[in-house]
This record gives sequence, structure tokens and C-alpha cells, in this order.
Amino acid sequence: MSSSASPSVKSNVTSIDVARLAEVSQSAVSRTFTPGASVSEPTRRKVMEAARKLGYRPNAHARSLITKRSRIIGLVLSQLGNLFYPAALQQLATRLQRDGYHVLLFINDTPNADELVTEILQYHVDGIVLAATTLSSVLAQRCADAAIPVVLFNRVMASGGASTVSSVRSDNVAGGRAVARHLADSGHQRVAFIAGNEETSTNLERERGFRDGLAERGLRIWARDIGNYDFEQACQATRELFKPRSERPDAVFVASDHMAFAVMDTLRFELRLRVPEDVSVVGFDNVPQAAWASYRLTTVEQPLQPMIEATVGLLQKYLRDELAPQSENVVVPGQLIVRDSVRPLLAAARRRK
Amino acid sequence: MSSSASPSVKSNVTSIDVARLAEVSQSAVSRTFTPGASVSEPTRRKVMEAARKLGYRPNAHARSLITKRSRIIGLVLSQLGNLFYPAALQQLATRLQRDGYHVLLFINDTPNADELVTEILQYHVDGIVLAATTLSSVLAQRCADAAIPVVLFNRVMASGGASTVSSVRSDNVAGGRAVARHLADSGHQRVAFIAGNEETSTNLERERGFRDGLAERGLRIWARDIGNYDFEQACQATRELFKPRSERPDAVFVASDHMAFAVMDTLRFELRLRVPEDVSVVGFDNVPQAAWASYRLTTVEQPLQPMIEATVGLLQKYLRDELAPQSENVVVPGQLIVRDSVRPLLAAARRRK
DNA sequence: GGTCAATGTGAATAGCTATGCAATATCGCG
DNA sequence: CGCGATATTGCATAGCTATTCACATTGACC
Repeated sequence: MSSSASPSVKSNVTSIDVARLAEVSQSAVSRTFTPGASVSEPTRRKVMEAARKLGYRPNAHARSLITKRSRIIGLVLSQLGNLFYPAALQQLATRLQRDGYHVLLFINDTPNADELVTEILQYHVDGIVLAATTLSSVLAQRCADAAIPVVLFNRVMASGGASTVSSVRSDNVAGGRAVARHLADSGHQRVAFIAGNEETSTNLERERGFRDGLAERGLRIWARDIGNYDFEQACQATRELFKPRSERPDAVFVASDHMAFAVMDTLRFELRLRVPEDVSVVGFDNVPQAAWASYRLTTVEQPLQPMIEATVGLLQKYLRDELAPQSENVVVPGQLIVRDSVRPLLAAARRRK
Repeated sequence: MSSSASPSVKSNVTSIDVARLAEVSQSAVSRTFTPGASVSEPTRRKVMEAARKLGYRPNAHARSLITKRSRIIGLVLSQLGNLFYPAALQQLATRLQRDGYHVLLFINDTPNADELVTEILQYHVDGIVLAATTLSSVLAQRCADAAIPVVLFNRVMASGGASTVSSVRSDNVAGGRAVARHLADSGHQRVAFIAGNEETSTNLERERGFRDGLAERGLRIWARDIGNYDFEQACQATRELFKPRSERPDAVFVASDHMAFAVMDTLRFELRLRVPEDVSVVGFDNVPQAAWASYRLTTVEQPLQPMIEATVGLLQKYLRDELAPQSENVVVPGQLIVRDSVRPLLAAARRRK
């Protein structure tokens, strides 16, 4: 029963076993598997051969115990429903994999920051990417305190001040402003806004930019409701905004594509309004689905590639320079993607102008 | 510059530091943090107090080095585009988190099984969930050889025989058959099939069930093309199938919802055909989007909850019983979800019958 | 009070690798 | 051939915790 002298494929092979077979020291084995270490070609070959025979792989735990590097990045998520995040997840994991890092996943359903931070720190991750829009800033600060680099993804720390946490996001303010201008310039008068989670920085910034942009054109938000970044709540908000009354909005800016789909569906199939003929709809994120023929949603892109690149760039910088906890806030510009969910400027309106 | 004697929040605190402060042995500290170990209440309190003061958390790497348990589950994915997988990912991670396990992510973009298996084994994960439909079975076998439990999720090992790898999947055959019956019984005559990746078990089983079900009703697949589980390729397949000719299909069974959306969009907005009046469409997976008003897609559900439950059930069973690599293939039944993408049986057709 | 069991505790060790240091081998060059 | 410089190697140790074993302490019970 006790598998003592079984030279099979058991994964218990250690560097010592390999050393014995290759007739070298354990150090030699270790050096062979340590990039940049000093090993002669003959011994390297002997070691590799022995390792292959035994099916040896260095034990990552023992390695990180001594290296103090785990090559693991913690990723905290909460909104997998919003299609932007699966895409980001994939990109990030793939990108990190290329550099020999891997992603340890933490889903933050119950916002119990304390418990989560305990779990994360146990693994001694090399860095943390916080992509949970709705996550208490406590966690971020706590991790930063523990001297482990944190990058907020698509989110920024609430009130500045003493926070030394970096972040990567797209230019939400500019995006909101671009939407406002686009709607105003195409002759819309009664523009509504459906907010996401009101406490998130993404929503605050998008709304602020939108407000400012409207103000530039002498307009203001004509009606407003809250969708909380949730499909069902966005449907509800739409019903509320378009309740029968003398006048209804002629355009809606929705704080995320995910909600915008809910809005379009509710408008078209429940309220029997046409998009864009009766109501224009604009989203935010430019998830792949926004390009699908059923929606053809005009939206603001969040350029995933550059955002991911910036994120791992920051992480690697912090890993290289031992110190340098200088807070850095990267803002990536994103374009307005014009599709067919906004009524184009009527010839009549243009002439009148 | 060198932070030597700084008793701050540095995460370098070890069980020995705690022991010193609490005036107990290191063993006592370890036992306090090991569930089920024998510690008296007074010492436990002393230790907890000291640990709190120093901000101590057990080092997971050191722990798993000696325990030979990492409490990490490796998850291999490739198709994050298909919306079924993000949902599965979230459920799985959440479920495992409840039991103190965590998910280490491996994206399998380049199907280089060897490299991937090396990386996974280095982390000494306690188990592996293979959810990459397109992944070579080599990997599965390789891991099983290394005595680490593997569960195939939504996939089954190609040719039975010597494989000792367990799997969890929904009843794809029954699902395909149910679709066939539904289409036949609602009077469709020229049913087409758009395949996913032809080498995957999901596609093989769904197609087989579909074929059988049609045969029962005296029908056969009238036309067929390949979408490879890809949105763009599914569009292309649709164009191919509906190229102008004397007759076109009156129904399409698509091997996944993700592709079915592509099919519906192409039919409606490019080919100007109505769904379901001109063509009926059926998908597979029942992703959340299938219920959206723009699609209202009739489809076969893959019951995520039970599938996840079965997956972690298998894993835990293998972790408990040291041995028991008995191959087990769990098949979870799934229902046909009837929505509005299939033309209902015409009164005329019924009378004629 | 004495014996036995049970319980809590500490010292020592295992688990696997990377790395500093000293020793040795190799090489280049005069 | 000799000498210094450099490349390679092995030894020993650190890194942090769980666990075995032996020991001490307590308590119960006769």
C-alpha cells in the first residue's frame, strides 16, 4: 500500500532525485532550472535528461518560499455578468501567462473585504488587480499597506488624499462628454441618463462628463434613473423613464453596454418604440455584442488592449523596483464608436441651425 | 534604506514572531491556525491577540509545502467568447471559495498541451477542471498520470478505453434529440445543422442526438455546415446554407447559443428572412442572453448549478479518498427551453397530419 | 494518595528549492 | 609552463509551517 520504492510517474520527484540520477549536486539541478544561473552545457544536458526521465518539475511553493516571489497575480472580480469583464479577464490572463505569471481568481460576491484580504495575502501574490467596481476601498488600502502592489482596473480610489493605489481606466469623463456632444449635435432635446452603480467612479465620471458636455450645448439631463449596472434594473429604469406622459425622452445615455441592451430590448419589444427613430440609445464599453446586428449600438470604447498593457506595465514596474509605491493613475483615451442606435441629424434640423 | 527593525505592517511576520510575542512556542501558533488541532482556550486567545497585533497570516506556500495540499484548483479555459464559460467560471470559483479553495486560471490560446501541463504541475494544484472544449486529451491523461484528479467539464474523453478521467456534462444526446423532435413535430421539413468544432464531444453528441431524433420522425439533416463555435464563422455558415437556390432550410439547429445569435442576426439583418416565420432557429446552452427580447431563442439548457455541484463533488471525493481514480462520468439532464425562435405548428399542418 | 488516561505543550524535524560562499576546474596569455 | 581571471560546482543554510514524539500537567477515579 505504501508506495515506497516505486520509480513510476509519481509527482514526488524532487531535485535531489534528479541530482542523484544525473550524478551531480542538487545545486546543479536548481541552477539548470533557474534562468541566468551558471551551469556548463554538459551538466545542463545531464540534468535535463534525468529530469525528463523522472518527470521532474520544480515545486513552485518551495521556490516561492525562498524567492519571495510567487509569480501569481490576484484578480478580484465581482461583475462577471457585465460582458466587459470576461473579455478583460481573458486578455489579462493571457498577457500575464506570456510572462510566466498566472492569475488567481477571487470572486467578490459578498462584499466582505476583510475575509477576502486575508485569503489573498495568504497566497503571497506578487500583485493584485482590483476589477471589482463595487469593492470597498478598504481592501485596496489594506493590500497596499501590506507592501504588495495593487492596480485598480477600470476604477479609481474614491476620495484622493492619502491613497497610494495606482489605477488604470479609460477616459470616462471625455467619453461622457463625447456622448453629450454627439446627442446634442444630432438635434436631441430631451436626453435621459440611466446610471450604473452610483457609488462607482466609472458612473460618477461618465455622468459628470455627460453633464458637462450637455451644459456646453445649453442642455441638461432631462430625466434620470438608476440601473445599478444590472440588466433587470435597467429594464425597470426604462419603464420608469418612458411611463406615458406628455413628453418622453428622445435619447438615453446608458452607463454601460450591458444595461443598454436591456434598455433597447425594453424600448423595442415592450414599449413598442423604435430605436433610433423614436429614441436614440448610447452605451459605454463597446463590448463585442454592441457590434451585433440586433443592436448596432453607438457606444464609447474602452480600449481593452492598451488598458491591459498599462496594467501589467504598472505591475511589472513595481515588481522590478523594490520600492516606488508612487501612486500612478493611467487614463487611456477611448473613441466614440458611431453605429446605428442614434438618430442622425435630420436635414430639417440642420437647415434650421 | 534597508528596513531592518521596523515593526510596521511589513508582511514578513512569521509564526515565530507571533510565538515570541505571545510567549508560547511556534507549535502553539501553528495549532491555533490549524482547524481541529489541540490548543487550550487561553493560549489560543494569546496567540490570536498577538497575531492580530502583528498582522500575521500563515504563509500558504510553506503550508502547502508540508501539507502537500495547495487548496488551489487549476481551471483550463479556451473559449471565453462563448458566454457559457464566464458563467461557469463565476459559479465554480464562488463555489470553491466557499470551501476554502481558489481557482488558478490557465487560458489555452495556443494549444500547446505540453507547456501548459508543465506550468500547472509546478503549482501542485489539488485538482484540475478542464473546460477547454478544444484541448487535446493528452493533457488530461498527463495530469491523471501525475496522480492529480482531473474533471472534464462540458467535455468527455474522446475514445474510451484506457482513460481514467472523470467528466461532467449535460445530456447532449438527449438535448439534440429533443430539438429534433420539437422541430419535426412542429412541421419542419428541411432542417439544417450548423456544427461547432467537429472534434469536440459536445458537438459530436449533439449532432448524434439530433440525427437520431430526426430519423425517428423519418427525417434527416437536409443541409449542414460548420461554425466552429465561432461567431464570425457561424455567420459565414449561414450565408452558405441560405445561398439563393430553389429551396432553403426551414429550420436550423445551431450547436451553441453563441453561434445561434450570429445565425439569427445574419438571417434577419443580412438575408432579410424572418425568424421564426421564415426560418426557425434553435440553440444550445441557454445562456442568459438567450432570454433577451431581441432573440427569445429556443434552446436546450445546460443546467449550470447541478453541473458545478457535480464537478466540485467529484473533486472533493478524490481529495478525501486518497486513491479512487475510478473514472466517473456524470451526465446531468437538461430541458428544452421553448421560446419564440421556432415557428409553432401551423393549424393547417396539424390538420393534414 | 496513587494510577491511569487524557490533554496541552515544546523541541525537533521534514518538506523542497535557491543562493552565498568557498573550493575547484578551466581558460587565456605571456 | 605559470599565473591570474573566470567559470563551474558542491556544501551548507535559509525560508516558514505542520506534525511527530516525548514530556509535563491535569483530572478522575478507586
